[in-house]
Amino acid sequence: MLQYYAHLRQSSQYINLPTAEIPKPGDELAPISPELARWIRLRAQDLKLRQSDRQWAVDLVNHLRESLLVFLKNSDEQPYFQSASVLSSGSYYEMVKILNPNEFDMMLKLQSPSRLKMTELDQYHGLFYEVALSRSTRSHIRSFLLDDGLTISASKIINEMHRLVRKFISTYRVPGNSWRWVVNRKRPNSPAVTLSLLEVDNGKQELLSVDVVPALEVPSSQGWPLAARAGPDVDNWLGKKTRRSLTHQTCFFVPKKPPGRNLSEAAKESWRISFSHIEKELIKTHGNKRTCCETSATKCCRKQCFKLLKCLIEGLKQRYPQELDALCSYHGKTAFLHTLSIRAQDSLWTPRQLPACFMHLLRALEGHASSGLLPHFFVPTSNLFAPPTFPRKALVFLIQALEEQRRQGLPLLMPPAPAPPLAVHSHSDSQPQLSPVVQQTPVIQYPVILPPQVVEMKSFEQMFKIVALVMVLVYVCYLL
DNA sequence: TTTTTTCGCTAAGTGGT
DNA sequence: AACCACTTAGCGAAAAA
Repeated sequence: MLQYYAHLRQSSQYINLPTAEIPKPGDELAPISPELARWIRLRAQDLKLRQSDRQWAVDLVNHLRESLLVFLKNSDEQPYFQSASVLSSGSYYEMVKILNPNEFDMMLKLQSPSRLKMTELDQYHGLFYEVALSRSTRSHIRSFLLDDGLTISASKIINEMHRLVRKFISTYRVPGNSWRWVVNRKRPNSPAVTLSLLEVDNGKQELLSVDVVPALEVPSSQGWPLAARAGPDVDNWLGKKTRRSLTHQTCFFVPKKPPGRNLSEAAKESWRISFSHIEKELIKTHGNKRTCCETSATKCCRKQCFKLLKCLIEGLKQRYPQELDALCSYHGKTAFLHTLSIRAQDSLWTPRQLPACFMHLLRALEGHASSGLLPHFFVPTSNLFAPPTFPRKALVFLIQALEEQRRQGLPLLMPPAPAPPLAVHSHSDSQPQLSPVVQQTPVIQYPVILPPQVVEMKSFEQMFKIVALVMVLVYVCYLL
């Protein structure tokens, strides 16, 4: 870690140096216009989930989860998955999901019968591993081993997971029978089996999606791999004691190949290390003092800043889908965690300072992009902005896009316009006027998931179908 | 002993003053 | 705008089967 930051310090473009983090009151507030600050506050308010949407989504997702667990437990043909349990992860369960509760993540914990031999794949700096049992076993995991009887096959696990979920879904019925889950086509580099919730009759629009990711749990007797021992750098932020309690927890491996073609034999069966459960805990216990966010007097704006950054990243990805294909929410999360660990004091994150804090976070991401250095928070030797994962071209584009956003008053952060018909009606009172700068800029259309009954009433597609049907009928009558 | 149910705590959204 | 009481969801620990 130390030598890592020494490296970063040499880069003059890298603005977010630890040494530059001595708080200077007022320093950050200066460049933000009151109008932009107002906008940022309003947008942060807007991003939170509505309880009515949550209620509907959570019932469906929880029912799905419980039913899947029961199915796996009773699935005699695949005993290895019988003991699996769920660890909810991802932004919904970190309480940083924005706009709509429409994406859920669950890790399906799979236990390892013995200690694991974790071999770093060359060239990937501790993010991707070959994972093998340290001794042969009679456990049910043995149907997922390669010919050597030790190495655990990532592709066998993900394929079986996919098969099991498909089998489960073939008999599963959503309570109420108005919707159905479909299993998405397997994506070659994804560790997840993705389920989409569709309406039964008008099955085009995805209402919810759930990612199920098998996750191999490293036995707790075994520490983290060497590359992860250097991170996470939270001593100044959360204290040495908390760091110890974090690093004593287990870590996981998810079946994911490194990017690119012509992979070596080992890389084809490789696993990526995962700290989703620790990330969740970090975001939950984000305060420098234990009292952070306990009362209204000690509230902070850290999560709000992160939500705003997520919103901007999603906006950028929608505006420039090809150019920023490599960009993902994990880049935002990583930049956020680094910023929290450097800018540790609770007093720097009071709700009053929300606009300034968000701009600081945005500058931090810009800094990481400019320097081309975004170390994985737990595996600092792995740079998330390094090619081939993040091509040079995309990085240059990102730097320009971020700078442009900041100069133009964050047009992509602002609510989409024109808003969908219903949203205009229900929000017209609270919707702020667009600033001139924003109006000039092409504004993206966010996918808006409306509650099901609203979709039924308002589905243009359905109306379109009806109109088409009527036209066909008229034509038939004319022929007769 | 093991599994299931209940309980208490926390975070966050809601609506009223 | 700020505060308050109230509700819901998630989660781990305690209690019960």
